[in-house]
Amino acid sequence: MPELPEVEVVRAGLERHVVGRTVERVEVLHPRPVRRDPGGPEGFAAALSGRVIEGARRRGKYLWLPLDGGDALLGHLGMSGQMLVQPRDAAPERHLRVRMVLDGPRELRFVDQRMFGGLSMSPGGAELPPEIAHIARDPIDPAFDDAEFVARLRRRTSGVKRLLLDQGLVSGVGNIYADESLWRSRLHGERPGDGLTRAQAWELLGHVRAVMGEALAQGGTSFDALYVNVNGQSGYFDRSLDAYGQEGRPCRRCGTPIRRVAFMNRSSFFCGVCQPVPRRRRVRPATAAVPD
DNA sequence: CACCTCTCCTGCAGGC
DNA sequence: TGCCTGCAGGAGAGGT
Repeated sequence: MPELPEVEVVRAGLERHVVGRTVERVEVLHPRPVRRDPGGPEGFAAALSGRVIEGARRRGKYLWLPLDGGDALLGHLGMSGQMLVQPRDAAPERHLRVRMVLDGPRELRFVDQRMFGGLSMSPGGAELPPEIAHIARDPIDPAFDDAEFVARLRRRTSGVKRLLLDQGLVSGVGNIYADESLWRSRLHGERPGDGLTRAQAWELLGHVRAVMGEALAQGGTSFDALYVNVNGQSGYFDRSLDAYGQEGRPCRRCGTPIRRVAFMNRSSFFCGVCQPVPRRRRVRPATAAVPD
């Protein structure tokens, strides 16, 4: 379950270990991870073979490798995806889905148990794949526009947790970091965006950024190995979480047991005292039409 | 557009 | 022991 810090660690590893290499041959072992490729498994393999990898970039939880000729290899790790740089003769992993044999002794492997993730060729996508042009920048990105985010958040009527998970508004925030940021901000996730004060929205952004930064600082130290790995063990499971997964445990601020509720086919964890459930939005009285 | 729900996929935990 | 159900969850598809 890589969140943004883990994806950034993978990006950095790819930058170090595969940039400058040529993809000599591609083997697609399961069609699902390349389902988004317009050419299907065969087209994907053919289009990628022979290309030189010129970089390793990221937008939110998407990764892409710009290739010679202006195209890109676009990837998403989904829930359980890994990018591994392995010796060619290393034993295949249980959930190995795509092998990309590089010049030199190694190959890039896409391993994914649940196959929510995937790879695809993005024609003309070297600078920014058009498939992900709608994904917002993340709060760690130096070009992230804080004031714009706050303004947009405060115009939306959805609950603020739903908004944090909207990758078009801000990227890189998953269920875990959303719950942690809201706990730190003492905000309930159902509070509508347009019900937040300016100060609350700014504080929330600060906490989102802090949670990500802490995880990034932790995860970034343990991936200096030859192969790049994301297995869910890194980063946030070592951190002590204040809300996510803490059902029944006392809130670290007030001691009240953390609650868990169903939300968007998953769960939300929060402190019912520090993060009170919002009252139902006041029904605005109909404004009388004023004749000109 | 904004908003919301459904869906994809596998492995594991828990109940009986 | 083994079957069944529920759960984890990013983000696209599609409805209103």
